[in-house]
Amino acid sequence: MVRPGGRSARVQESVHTAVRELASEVGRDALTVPMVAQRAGVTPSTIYRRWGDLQELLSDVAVERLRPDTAPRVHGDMSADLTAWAEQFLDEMASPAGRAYIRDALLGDPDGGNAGQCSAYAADQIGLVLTRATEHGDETPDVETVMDRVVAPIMYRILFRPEGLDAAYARSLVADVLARTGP
Amino acid sequence: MVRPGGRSARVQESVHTAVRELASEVGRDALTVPMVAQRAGVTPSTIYRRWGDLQELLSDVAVERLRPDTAPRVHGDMSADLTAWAEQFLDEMASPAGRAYIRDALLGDPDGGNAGQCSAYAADQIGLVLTRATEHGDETPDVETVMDRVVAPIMYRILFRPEGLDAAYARSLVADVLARTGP
DNA sequence: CGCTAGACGCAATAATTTTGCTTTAACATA
DNA sequence: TATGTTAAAGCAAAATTATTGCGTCTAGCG
Repeated sequence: MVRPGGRSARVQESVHTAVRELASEVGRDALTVPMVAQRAGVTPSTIYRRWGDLQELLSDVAVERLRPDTAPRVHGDMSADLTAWAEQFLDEMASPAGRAYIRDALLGDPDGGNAGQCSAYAADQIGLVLTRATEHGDETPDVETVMDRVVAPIMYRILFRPEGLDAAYARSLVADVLARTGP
Repeated sequence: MVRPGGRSARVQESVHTAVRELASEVGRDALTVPMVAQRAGVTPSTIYRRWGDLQELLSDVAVERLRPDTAPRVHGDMSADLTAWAEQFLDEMASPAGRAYIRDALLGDPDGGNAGQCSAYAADQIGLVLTRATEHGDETPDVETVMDRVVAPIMYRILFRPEGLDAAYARSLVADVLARTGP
C-alpha cells in the first residue's frame, strides 16, 4: 500500500532535499548514494530499496524541478503569449542545469513515467495558452501540433545538437506554427 | 598519441563484441563491467580507464548500432522516398531495441558527441533523399526543416511519450512538411 | 486499543570501482 | 632489422558501493 503521509513522506522529503543540496555543493556528478543517505540522515539501504539506484532517485528529483511553478504569463495576444512561453521554455531547458535535469529525468526511468510527466507539464502549459486564446475567439492550432512543431524541435536540439540554440529559434518555430496557409 | 590500429583496436573490438553478445544473452540491464571484461578477455581496469564507466561504453556501442547501414531506398518521387525513409526510421527507432540504443547513446555522453553523431546520421540520410529530388528538378524543403518537422517529433515522442507511435504518424509528418502553402 | 503490513535501521556480505605499479606492444627512428 | 619511447593493458591491493537477512518501528485500520 502506498503511504503518502507519515514517515515515508518525511524520508522522501529529506532525501530529495539532500540531493538538491549536495548537487549544488559538490556537483551533480560527484553524488553517491551513501553521501546522500548520510546528509539525509538515512541508511543507504533505505535509498537502494526505495529507489533502486542513484539514477532513479535523480530522475525523481529532476522531474520535480522540471515542474513549472507558474502559469504562462499573459501578454497581448496568442502569438505573444506563445512566443514568450517558448522563449522561456527554451531558456530554462537549454541551460546547463536544465539539460542536466532533462537527462536525469530520461535516464533513471525504466517505464517512461517520469519522461511522460515532463511532457505533460509542457502540454498543460500550452493548453493554458491556447484555451485562453480560444476564449478570446482566436483560432488556434491544437496542443499536439504545438508539441510537434515547437516543443519537440527544441528538446531534440537540446538533446542531440547542443550547438546554437537561442531565443530567435524559439520565435521562428512559433511563427511557423502560427502561420496561416499562404496568400 | 592515438593508436588507431593494433592492440588498442583489438581490445575495443573485443569489448564491443562482448557487450553485444552479453546484451543479447543476459539482457542489457544485467550487464556489468566485470562481466563484459571477462567475456572480452580483458581486465576490468582496462574498461574503466578507457571508457570511465559502463554507460559511456554502452553509449559507444549504441552509436555504432544506430549508424544506418544502407542508403535510403529509391521509390518514385521525393514524397515516396521521404515517406518510406521516415516510416523505416520510426520503425527502427521506436522498437524496444531502438529505444534502448537511443537512451544509451544519450546517456553516457558527457560532451554530447555521440548524440550529435546520431543526429548527423539522420541528417545525412535526409540529405541524400533531398539531393536526389533536387537533381530531378523537384523543389524541396531543406534538411534543417525536415529535421525539425519529422525527425524531432519522432524522437521526442519516443523519448517522452512512449504511447501510440505508428507508421501513420510518420506519414502525416512527412505529408505536412511537404505540403505547399495552401489554396 | 491492539493488529498488521510496509518501510526503515543495522550489520554482515558481496560486488564494484579505483589506484599504484609493472609489463606489453605499437610506432618511430636509425 | 634493431632499438628507444610511450600509450595502453595487466595485475593486485585497497576503497567504495551495492545487496541482503533480520529485527524494529510506525502509519493506517478494524
